[in-house]
Amino acid sequence: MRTEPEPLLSEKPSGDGFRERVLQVVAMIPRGNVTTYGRIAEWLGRPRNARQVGGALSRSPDARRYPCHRVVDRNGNLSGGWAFGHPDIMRQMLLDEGVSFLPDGRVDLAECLWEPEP
DNA sequence: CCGCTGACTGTGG
DNA sequence: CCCACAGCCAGCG
Repeated sequence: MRTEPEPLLSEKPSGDGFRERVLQVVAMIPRGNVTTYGRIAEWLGRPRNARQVGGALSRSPDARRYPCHRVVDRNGNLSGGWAFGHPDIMRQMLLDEGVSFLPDGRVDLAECLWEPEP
């Protein structure tokens, strides 16, 4: 039998490995909680890179292996919803985990926000 | 090397 | 509260 070749698309340490670190943080988000792009960026020491966090989730082929549906914007909106086919999919995944929503459809951050600790 | 894009955010009206 | 604008900066063609 031969060994299965690793997918060429696997994550490469680019530069300081920003994208990789993003996924590492995402992996830490507890079930039933969410965090924001900005918080992840800040925790990585790059408070101005919230947008790049979104880009990392969007482009990394490995993103599918992480609970990236637990990342929302600063107001609790599911800004990445369409990456799951339809925002309802992402919302349902969160509901299944016990994440609470406000009447207006945003995640209840006061209740479910998780903040990484140094 | 250059210009455009975007799963963001803060500010101001 | 909603909207428009302007910084932000890593990827990608």
